[in-house]
Amino acid sequence: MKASIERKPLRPASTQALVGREPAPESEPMFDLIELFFFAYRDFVGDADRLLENYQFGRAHHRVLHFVYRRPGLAIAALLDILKITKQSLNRVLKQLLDAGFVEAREGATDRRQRLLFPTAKGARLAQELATLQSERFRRVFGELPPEARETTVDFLLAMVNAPDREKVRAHLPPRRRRRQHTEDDAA
Amino acid sequence: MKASIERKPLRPASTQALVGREPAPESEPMFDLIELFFFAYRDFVGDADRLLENYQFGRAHHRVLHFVYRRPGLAIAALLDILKITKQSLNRVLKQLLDAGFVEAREGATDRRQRLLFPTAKGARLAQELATLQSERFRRVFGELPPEARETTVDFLLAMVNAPDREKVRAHLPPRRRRRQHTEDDAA
DNA sequence: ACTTATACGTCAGCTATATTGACATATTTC
DNA sequence: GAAATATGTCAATATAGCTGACGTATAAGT
Repeated sequence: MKASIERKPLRPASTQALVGREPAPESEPMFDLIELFFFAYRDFVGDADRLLENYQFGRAHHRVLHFVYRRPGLAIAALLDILKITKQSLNRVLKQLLDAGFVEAREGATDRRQRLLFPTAKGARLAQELATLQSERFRRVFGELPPEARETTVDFLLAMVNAPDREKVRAHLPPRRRRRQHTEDDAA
Repeated sequence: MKASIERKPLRPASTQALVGREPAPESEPMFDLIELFFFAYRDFVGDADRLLENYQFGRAHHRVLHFVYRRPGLAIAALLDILKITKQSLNRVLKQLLDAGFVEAREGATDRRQRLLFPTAKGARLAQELATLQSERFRRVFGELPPEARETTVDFLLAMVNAPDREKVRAHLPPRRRRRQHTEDDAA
């Protein structure tokens, strides 16, 4: 044994915190939401992770395949912008997906420098399988919650996205059934 | 240029998808939610990431510090169970937090094998700063949504957590104000 | 008291995902 | 023709995780 993690000085110690917890004003950090978001996301991606193992793929592959499936004909630059990673990072993962025949690249019709990405039949199948698996969790969840919950959740998640990307994301959402809501602009 | 990513065979290609999109039955994958969850979480953790850079810490440090702050007196095994990582993975990160004086370990009072973790004053400050930053995003979001949205969101996120952990997580939530809701059991 | 189980730490080596920086090549645009 | 753009690639590095094996202190079971 050596450095910092050791059994030596250590005051006897009680279970009491070093930091007291106050009654909590309204501007307090929202620890509950922070933790819930962490746990929820951890378990959400965990579903897919297990399935991906059968293909020797990781989360990075999943993300690429997902967006290629959802936005067929996506160019590299657009994909990089979505994933917010560098092209070098993308390259390894994309190459594996291409080699394994889950994605294919075609020369851009108007701009021949571009390499447009499409899922193959095999890739589409896996993308669907993954999405179905993750959707099962959503379906269970919304089955347990009141019917408005789904719409509220979409609103919540969308609002969580940074403004610059929000509209791009909204554009890929399914059209929304105009519903009676809380909005004041109903009168307009 | 070499392997898979090349400019050679490639049929001319149109922008059209290989995979058709059907009118969508009710059992369709919920792509909208899947993507929204991804984007929302990506931007949510991005806030903290930027702050962490000033300390030469990463997300892993953030998670450890957060849970040590929230559950002062946490034992190693309990922390591992929360994070779902191995002790070897935790070790490097925890050692750095101990060495840098953000967390301290004390010998367990009843079981002296245990090493109970506490935030130092400095660690508590950083944990609060990070939580405050992330809470600002939540506060903006719920400011834009109807008042019930927060409660619905908590319900949604909690339901997303795997059942085995759900109760443990709920136990750390602030007590909930009994509110008039949609529930049918009101009559009871 | 002896044995076994538990809680933790550590060494070594490995993988996946990401980064920065520099440079190459094809194609489009000005 | 020159410059900008879209992409690929090489090399080095960082972070966060993993498995496997082993060590040590303490607690619990018999």
